[in-house]
Amino acid sequence: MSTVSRDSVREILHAFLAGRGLRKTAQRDAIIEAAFATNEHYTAEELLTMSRAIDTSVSRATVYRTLPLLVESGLLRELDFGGDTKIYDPNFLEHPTHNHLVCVDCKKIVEFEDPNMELLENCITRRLGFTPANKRVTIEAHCDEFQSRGKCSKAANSAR
Amino acid sequence: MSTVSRDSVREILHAFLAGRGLRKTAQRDAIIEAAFATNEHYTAEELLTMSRAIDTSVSRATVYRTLPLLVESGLLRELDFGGDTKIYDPNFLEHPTHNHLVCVDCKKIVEFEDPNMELLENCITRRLGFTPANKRVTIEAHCDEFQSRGKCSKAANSAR
DNA sequence: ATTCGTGCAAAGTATTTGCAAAGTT
DNA sequence: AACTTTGCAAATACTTTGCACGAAT
Repeated sequence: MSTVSRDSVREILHAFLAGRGLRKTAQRDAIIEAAFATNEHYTAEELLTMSRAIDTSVSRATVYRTLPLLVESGLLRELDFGGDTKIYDPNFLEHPTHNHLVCVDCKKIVEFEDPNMELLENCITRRLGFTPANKRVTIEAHCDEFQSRGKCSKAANSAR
Repeated sequence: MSTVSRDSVREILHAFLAGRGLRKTAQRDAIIEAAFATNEHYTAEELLTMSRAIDTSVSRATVYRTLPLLVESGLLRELDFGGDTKIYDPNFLEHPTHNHLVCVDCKKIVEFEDPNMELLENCITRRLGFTPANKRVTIEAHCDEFQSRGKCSKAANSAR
């Protein structure tokens, strides 16, 4: 489903693990498998469910312990839209600079990429005497469809 | 200390409370007083401490119950830089469109404003079929000073 | 008088951690 | 054999909530 194959994801992670003297385990593989089987965002709990569908032996603790590894290796991005739970975005390998728009009305999350934004952020950062590392833009907005019809045709994304 | 006086802040909040049939209380006033006595960011717990310096009777629960009111009334902005605790920014009245740069090395938070950013965000939002509501840009970056000297002269901001 | 707000302490909830057993290299 | 990883359940830590009393309108 993704242009970056799951195999290459696994290779990247294995390289990352190896470089840190960490080990390859069945549970971690199941979690990776689950984490990149979708383009949707998900919570830790949802990832646990998805991982268990692949390997019943995956525990909540392991998911919570593996998520930071995936984030540090750059495969997964942690997002925080203000809810109680962090949500994870598996689409950064394909679209490393994408940002998010969250519909205030229907909670739908729209991903977008914009080179001008990218450029502008870099300029601002340098002007302030810094070197860019991570940039996050989150736009909350009302969808016009909701405004006129009182309802969105787009289903709300499950990710809180 | 701020160009927007604390009195006008109190007026805005009282209007907000009145419009909702909510009451004016000594504790809420103390919390407001504390909340806008500084331009620094703070956590709920820090606001509790500051409020108690003004009125000993302020309880933690009241702070936690008042914060959402301040946020909804538009006086205060809730920020989330990924830590465990939310942090609050009292500078949005004076600079409604400002954004944040967080130094990865020294944790310092730099506020910045940029009209081009503002413009670009609006364009992108409209192009996607939405009407802008809230926009947040967070840039994580390395400060050049840290890079060259291994240390920042700027003290790390206390806000996590 | 009525309704709202408060403090306290208990509850809630996402996440983290200690430990002994099991797995990996 | 040495060291990492796991699952379980207990522990954390921030925030929320129930309740009875007190305060504001």
